[in-house]
Amino acid sequence: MAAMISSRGRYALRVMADLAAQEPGQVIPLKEIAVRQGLSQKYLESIMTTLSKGGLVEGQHGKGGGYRLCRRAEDYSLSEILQLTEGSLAPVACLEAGNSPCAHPCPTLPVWEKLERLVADYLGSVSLADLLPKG
Amino acid sequence: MAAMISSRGRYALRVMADLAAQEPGQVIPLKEIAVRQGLSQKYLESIMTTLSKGGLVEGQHGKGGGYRLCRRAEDYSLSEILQLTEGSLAPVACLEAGNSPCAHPCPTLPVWEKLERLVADYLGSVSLADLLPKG
DNA sequence: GTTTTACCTATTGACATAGTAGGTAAGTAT
DNA sequence: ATACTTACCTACTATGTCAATAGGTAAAAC
Repeated sequence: MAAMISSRGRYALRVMADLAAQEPGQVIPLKEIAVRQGLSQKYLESIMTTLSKGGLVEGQHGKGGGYRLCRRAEDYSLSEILQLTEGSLAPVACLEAGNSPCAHPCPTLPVWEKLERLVADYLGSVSLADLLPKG
Repeated sequence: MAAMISSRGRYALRVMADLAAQEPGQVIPLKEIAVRQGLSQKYLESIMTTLSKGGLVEGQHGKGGGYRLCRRAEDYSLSEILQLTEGSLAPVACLEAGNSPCAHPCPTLPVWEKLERLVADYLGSVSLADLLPKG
């Protein structure tokens, strides 16, 4: 039941896709995105902080301010967006950064490593632009 | 941070692999497995119940009893073991059985569906026998 | 009939998630 | 200058899941 990708990551993707659908370079207030996507603005704020600190979006204060992408939509992979917002895409805890590796001759380790690579490769091959309508 | 595979699933794999390493057909008391694997016997019990009800292992009561596999190790895929013990391998909540699907024109849905297939295919291609030493 | 084992029903503590609440700081418009 | 708008920051809370414990009952062997 522990879904691999939580709401946090899915929301991040939706926000990024929403930004990608706007006029390039234009800043969009979060309020507008929250309404359009039907998500809590307050909760989105914490996600935007992560995206901003991670260098994926750029925030602009004050009236007329908002957020905008830093690159073209094609140049974002879903992998990096999710990795940043989820913290890790490791399929098991023992592969997460900072966690102690499990007992040494672990017969399942190669399976998890391969699975992790598989997922990372796929999500790395899909770009934000692929999420856009008629894209 | 939400690891795809929890301890429950990883333990299940270890128990199954432990059983697969024994003489075929022989019943092994859970206590022995718990000691060998360094896991809590009580916690393993709840996992064994799932495996037993799911028809993956067979329990035998009383002295000299224990658990044994129902098939050859090659005939178990990691996918079915994990699916049973984890409840689901869906990467996102909206793909889990019984959950309401998300808003209809969801641009990310195809990504999750493909990811789910990818994971299921890989874990379906690895058998319990592949986890055994020198196998 | 005692022992050994699987099996069943709670309960608990720790932690993560999703979301809320109420602010401060920065920048724009008037 | 001041008011307003927006990003950004800190803290809190409710809920749920996970991992594990506790204490039993039922079946089978000896």
